[in-house]
Amino acid sequence: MSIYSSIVHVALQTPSHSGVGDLLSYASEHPLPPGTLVRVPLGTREVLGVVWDADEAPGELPDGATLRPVAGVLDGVAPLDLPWRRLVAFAARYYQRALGEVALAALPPQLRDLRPEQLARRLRRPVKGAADTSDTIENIALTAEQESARVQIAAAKGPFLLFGSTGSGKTEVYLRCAQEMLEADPTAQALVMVPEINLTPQLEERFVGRFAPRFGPGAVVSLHSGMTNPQRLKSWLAAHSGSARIVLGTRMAVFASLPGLKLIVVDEEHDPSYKQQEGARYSARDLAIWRGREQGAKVILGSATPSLESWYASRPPAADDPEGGRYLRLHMPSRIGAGALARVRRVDMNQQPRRTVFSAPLLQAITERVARGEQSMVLLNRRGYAPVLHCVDCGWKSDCPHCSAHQVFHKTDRTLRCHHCGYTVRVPFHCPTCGSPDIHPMGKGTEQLEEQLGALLSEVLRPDRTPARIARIDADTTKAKGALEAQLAQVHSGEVDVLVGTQMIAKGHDFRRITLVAAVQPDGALFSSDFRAAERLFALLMQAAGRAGRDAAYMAAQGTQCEMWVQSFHPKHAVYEALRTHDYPAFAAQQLKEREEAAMPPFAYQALVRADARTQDVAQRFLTAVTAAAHAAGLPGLDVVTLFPPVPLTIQRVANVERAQMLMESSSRAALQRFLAAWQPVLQTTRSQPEHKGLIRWLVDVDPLAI
DNA sequence: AGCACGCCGACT
DNA sequence: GTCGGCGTGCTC
Repeated sequence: MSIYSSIVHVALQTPSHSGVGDLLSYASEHPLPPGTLVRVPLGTREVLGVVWDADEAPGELPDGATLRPVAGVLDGVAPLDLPWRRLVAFAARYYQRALGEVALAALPPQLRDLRPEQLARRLRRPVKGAADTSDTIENIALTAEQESARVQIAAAKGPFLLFGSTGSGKTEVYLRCAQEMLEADPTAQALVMVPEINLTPQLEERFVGRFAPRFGPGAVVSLHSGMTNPQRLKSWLAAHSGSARIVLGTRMAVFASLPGLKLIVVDEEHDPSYKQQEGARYSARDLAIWRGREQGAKVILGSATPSLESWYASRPPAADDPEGGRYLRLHMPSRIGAGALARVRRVDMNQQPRRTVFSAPLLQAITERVARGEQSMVLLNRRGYAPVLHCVDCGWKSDCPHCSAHQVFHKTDRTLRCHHCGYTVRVPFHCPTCGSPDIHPMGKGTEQLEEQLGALLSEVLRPDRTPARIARIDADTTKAKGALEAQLAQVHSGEVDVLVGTQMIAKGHDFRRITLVAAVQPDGALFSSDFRAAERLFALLMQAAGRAGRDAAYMAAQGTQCEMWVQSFHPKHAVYEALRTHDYPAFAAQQLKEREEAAMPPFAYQALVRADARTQDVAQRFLTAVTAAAHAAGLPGLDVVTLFPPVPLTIQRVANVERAQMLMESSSRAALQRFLAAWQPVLQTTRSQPEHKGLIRWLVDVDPLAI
């Protein structure tokens, strides 16, 4: 008689489509409740696993095999609760990944390496938190709009789309809703997500300042990939044990274990970084909606330029649509303590001399602001000096040898760098093909804008008679840890007159003295093959415009009006028209009409299968084969799912890997899901056939952001 | 995916 | 004679 009386089915980080079942079975001395963290032997290794619901999918044991025993139980950590396991199971199913892969990716990485004794030691360590004495215990009075939003959120079930202009005080609404929720129930927890790590410190400061005095120093924790592993483990444990009342984080935080979850906030919900782009390609915003519904937590999505999906889902009932959308839309149009919305100035670049970078009126406007001691911000979504180097004599271009993309010219360190694979060479003095010295940069990047602006403003003086100062912020200048903070501080202190940068400066930062924002070359996105390009451009420009005139008192004292400049060859384009009137609803209505006519999201659901191989032919043949196999097998859902032929990706080759993809589209999300689920094993068996030997990998992207 | 085992080339 | 190249196959 064995001492192993129980069998447990355990989720492990088994490769996504390796043929190994989702759950592996082990013998255990005692029955272990679902959600228990265990260490189990796997081959020669010992790995972390989560005991899963026995009835979900009992692991099938090959004939004659015997069960190996569980190696250890992490009994210092309470089992993960059913809502968490259901969330993970749903995400795995919906995004077509292995259960164990999603489960283990949702846990802090350090949990994987710690042996039970080490973890026990970690748990015994006293939790120390600096006693924060910022005494902002008084509630700030809400405006009528904020109060109305607060009341509706308290009264209705949601989900809510908080549609508020930049500066309308959305954060204060989040704070107040969280506060009420947490005060009413001592075990309640709130999850607040932001798109980027860069934005968490300022938000954290605000939440800590507000909640540490009320709920104690350990009440607010952060969860994002910029943290060290021990920090992440600590925050995760605090959330899991319920000692943390508020979790602030990026998309990964949607998987945090929060037994008392009562409120989820997704700030800037339209932001593309909520969609994970590797591994399980989940949308943290969409999972937040699902989790809120399942776990009985209210969900607030906030944005000044909502995604068309959320906008459509929050449409109010109408005569021909008595139901309306599933979300409740709350509108906060006014800016608080901020000046009027930026006046939008469009420069028709067709009227400017060829190759103009800064049109005369824009330069004039910037010059005047420098002279008055005001700040300007110039946006260009392309880092480096020039996107490509070009030989006048033979036509050579600085193409990356490993990718179907140009190497970007970086003047600062005299390199040509591929932004896709990282391949870097020194800038040649002569054309590598014909030897001509006549090689020139083509197009503009932020480095070049900085340089040109320096030359153009060299004679311009600030009010204190010192020369104008220009700074650049992009991924290149902020690589070092703390560099971004240091650079932002320079802007805030007024040391900088003109700030040049990529979209990273358009997001969230509260620059008090910027009165002019300019997009010098935004047209690229207008005629992109990506159907969401216009939506993204509009959001970016609106967000950028929102950076200007944040401080009404300052604006009044200066007696100036803030401006958003757009230089365009298509100044009458619908995107710029809507921007001019700050009319997101009009823009959304126009876009939704187009989407409906073309049967695109949110009126249709999409998924992609991508195949990577050494040659494009192998990649495409795989996709053709799985399409044929799907039709041959008559898979369920196929009658309402359209499969499009394989095509190369826009950037066809990256790091010598050829990439192809095919699109699936359906008016029924359920049918698309049914089809994908049935297709998964077909993809797997096809891949293992000898004629598809050259295939490196395949992956499914459900609800892709770009096609 | 790891991590074994396994069977062929240039080194102490 | 060994270190190590990555091809094939398994993990309850």
